Amino acid sequence: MTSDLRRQLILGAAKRCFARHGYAGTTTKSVAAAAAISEALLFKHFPSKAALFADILTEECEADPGLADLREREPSTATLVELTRRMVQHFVQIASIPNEEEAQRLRLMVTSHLDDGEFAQLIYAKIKTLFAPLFIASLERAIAVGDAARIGSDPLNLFWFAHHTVLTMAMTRLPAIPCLSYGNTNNLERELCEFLLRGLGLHDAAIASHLDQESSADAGEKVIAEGA
Amino acid sequence: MTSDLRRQLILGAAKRCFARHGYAGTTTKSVAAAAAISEALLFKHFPSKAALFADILTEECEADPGLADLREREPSTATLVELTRRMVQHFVQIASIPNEEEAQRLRLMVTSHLDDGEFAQLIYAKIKTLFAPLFIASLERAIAVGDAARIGSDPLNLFWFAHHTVLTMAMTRLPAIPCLSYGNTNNLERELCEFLLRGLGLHDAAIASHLDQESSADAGEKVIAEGA
DNA sequence: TAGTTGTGAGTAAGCACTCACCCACGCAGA
DNA sequence: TCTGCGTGGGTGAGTGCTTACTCACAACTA
Repeated sequence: MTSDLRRQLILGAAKRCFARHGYAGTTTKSVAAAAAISEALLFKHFPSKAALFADILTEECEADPGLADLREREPSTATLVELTRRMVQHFVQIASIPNEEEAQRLRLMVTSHLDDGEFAQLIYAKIKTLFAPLFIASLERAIAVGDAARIGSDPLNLFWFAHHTVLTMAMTRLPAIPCLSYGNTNNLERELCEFLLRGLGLHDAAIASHLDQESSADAGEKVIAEGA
Repeated sequence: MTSDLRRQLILGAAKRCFARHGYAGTTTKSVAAAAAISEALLFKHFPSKAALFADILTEECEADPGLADLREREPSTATLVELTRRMVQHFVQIASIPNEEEAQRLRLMVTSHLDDGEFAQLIYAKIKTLFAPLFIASLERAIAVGDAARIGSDPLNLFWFAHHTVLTMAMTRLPAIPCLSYGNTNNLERELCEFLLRGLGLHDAAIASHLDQESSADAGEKVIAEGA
């Protein structure tokens, strides 16, 4: 077993533990057990529990949130709808298909808000640089072509409001017994998209036409992350 | 010092500790210190750390979320707008004015989502019985009088979507250094209200007229809780 | 033989929780 | 009025166990 591979195995096991039980609730013993090694070996690879946790957060920060295909699109109403749809899809999927990796990211993200918020701040900054420009340009474009109403709000705030809605939705579905039941998952996705796009100022006609035409266009594509 | 008063003092101190550091991160020693008593006395009042935590959650569950005045209103567009406005106001205030008590509730609520979600489930159930009926009736009424579009979504889901948006917004402002900056607080309140009401299907004219007329009507009223 | 991967058996500190005991107060009996 | 004593709020100094972390040493490979 090479040192690098072992390190990755430990990081994976630790991520699962920290995401599930939080920093204080996780013991180095349990991480070692999850990685099927001795505690002593764990401390050969990481100088301390805190350093191990910090490394996990750093790795999560640097992870590619994907959606590269989307980022190369031209700003348009269709792009705005697709951005929203993919974000909603991503967060809905965290709970509905067994997406352990993404559930962990969400847990770490939420935990950070209860702590100093540093990790969350970094993730938000990353999402912002990757997606906000295209989102805002698309919204502007939608307004220009008459698909959306011009409203007084800061478009960046609107971007975050949409993100907030789906984040909490996903959060309510983290426990084994979800805190809320929204009914059918397909409906949920659609209802969320419509709610958010209406909130952004899109006209009902534009929403309906774009959601209908795109609803199954690239359903099989991989949606990796909006940052949590 | 009577036993009952001491018990309340311990509960208050413990609530602060648990909200700030989570269950695993809180030590009985630190709770005792926060309550300015010995650990031994703490265990005279509560049989275990777990029981103390359970009592805190029970107490928080039973707390009156207030807004009784609102619950007695007639269903109408105005009521819908006011419900939304007060909810938004409540969550904005958690961060903007030093509202330690409500910040603690939010922390406990969020923590529960990362755990088994039981506490969150109870709070959601309480919010639902208290506010959802009036919310839904008001939305129906708004549609009937032409203030809102009839949309396919389950109105209860819409209710939760609105709640989700402001919950995460408040969450981002829990850390000493907020994870996100939304600019001016007054604008934030207004932007959130408009975003949510548009999302519910209200027409811009109805939103504008109702938000403008009510914007400072009862600004001084106490907004206690939407449950988190 | 030298270096790397790996571990069992520790260590000191910290944890939830307990116990013997202090002290102030109320009150019955001499 | 004093004395003795029960009662309830309160604590210092523990208990055994768990924690993060260490170290001497084994096993394997180059």
